[in-house]
Amino acid sequence: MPVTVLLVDDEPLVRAGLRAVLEAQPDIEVVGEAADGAAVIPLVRRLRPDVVAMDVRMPLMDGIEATRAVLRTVDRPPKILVITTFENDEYVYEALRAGADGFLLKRARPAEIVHAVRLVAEGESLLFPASVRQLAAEYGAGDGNPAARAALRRAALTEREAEVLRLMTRGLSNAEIAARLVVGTETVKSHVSAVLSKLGARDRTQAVIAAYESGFVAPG
Amino acid sequence: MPVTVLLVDDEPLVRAGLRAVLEAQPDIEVVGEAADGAAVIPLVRRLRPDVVAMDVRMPLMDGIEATRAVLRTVDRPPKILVITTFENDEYVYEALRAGADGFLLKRARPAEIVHAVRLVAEGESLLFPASVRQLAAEYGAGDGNPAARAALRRAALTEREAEVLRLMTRGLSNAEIAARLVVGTETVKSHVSAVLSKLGARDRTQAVIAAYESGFVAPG
DNA sequence: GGGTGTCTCCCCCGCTCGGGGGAGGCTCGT
DNA sequence: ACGAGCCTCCCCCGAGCGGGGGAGACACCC
Repeated sequence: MPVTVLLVDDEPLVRAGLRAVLEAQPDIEVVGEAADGAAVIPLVRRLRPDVVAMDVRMPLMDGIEATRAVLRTVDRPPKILVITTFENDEYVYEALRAGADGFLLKRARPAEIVHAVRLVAEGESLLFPASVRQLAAEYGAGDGNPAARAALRRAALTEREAEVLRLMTRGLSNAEIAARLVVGTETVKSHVSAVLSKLGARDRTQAVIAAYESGFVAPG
Repeated sequence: MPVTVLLVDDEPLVRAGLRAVLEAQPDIEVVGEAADGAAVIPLVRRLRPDVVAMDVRMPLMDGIEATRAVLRTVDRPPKILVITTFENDEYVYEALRAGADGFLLKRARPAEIVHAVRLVAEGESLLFPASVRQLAAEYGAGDGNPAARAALRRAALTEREAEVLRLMTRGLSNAEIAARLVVGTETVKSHVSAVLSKLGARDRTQAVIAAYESGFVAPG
């Protein structure tokens, strides 16, 4: 049976584009559309889509609120794929925190869009999109050069968080990181939580994967 | 017949601890102790232990030198298990390059210590730090090509374990892996435990790190 | 036939992890 | 002086994770 998708975006053009791209696939079926997050709940209840592709920025109810609402009120909720125009949109991270399963850039190529829908439908999370890559690339070797430090300041992760992430990628537990940094485990937990949240990772394993996938750390 | 072990550490306390832990096992016997690497060679010649548990940092001759010396001058040399306080101690990698068969953290739990001794005694390597690289390089892209499959057969990981590790590197939880493979979570736990054991990893995060570091999976 | 290895599933148990809160002190820029 | 951001530490709590056992079914090889 095909993957069923509900489109939620205030721009009809975007909806049409998504529909065209997705309907071109034999195994994907667009079963409905909505122009605002406020209309999502009843539609989800009625259509029971596998995936909801939802814009973050919408007039009445934004994608974050809508995501929370769906996950809170619907049992066996659909997978939620957040659509956004800009990478590093702070809304994206909020949406992921709210329980979204992945996000999608409007300017992504059709093949990537299709891929994203299939992935979340299968239950995998799209946590490590291209944006993380660019973001984390700024950290570079990130040892002591001033440019990297400056980048750290304006980027998502704080210096401390980046340091904690680095230790996570070396396989250290929270207690070990605490000992290494000479702080309490509670402090480490705070930083780890911040890292997970900012990377859209569910646990430290996914964060480490993101670190490798983004170039934050490199094998070898 | 029991596994015979020679302890080499400059701290008597550590030796006592190791002895206590290991002697508690019916199949492990501590046959001697030394306080420095310089004393190892004659002891190995006389006692012919199966395993030498050796500290890296010692006053006169460190564990690396001692490892090289033993492997160079003794025929049918014992397995060498490097003991260290810190992970990512550069000495550890050097020791493994020098020919050590595994490494052991001083803060490891007794069960882990026992496990490590048994593993190296059986000829298996505790691979997590460095040498996974060579082993797992054989898996390559490892999709369907016959050579990779053949490698899987003779290598440490079974096909199922390799598949589970692959899913672990995609950030899936045990429950998600179980759903994907259409088996019970208990089954997945068994495979995950086997993977952790074979890779010498303490948790799934370290296993994923090993997978990246070894080339089992590649970023991007 | 018997052994070996793999895959499957089960029990119990303890611990780490991560989320949910909150809070105080610090530096910095305005 | 004030707020913003960061680092630090604290509480409670549930869930997932990992260890240590064991066990049955099956295929393969000697």
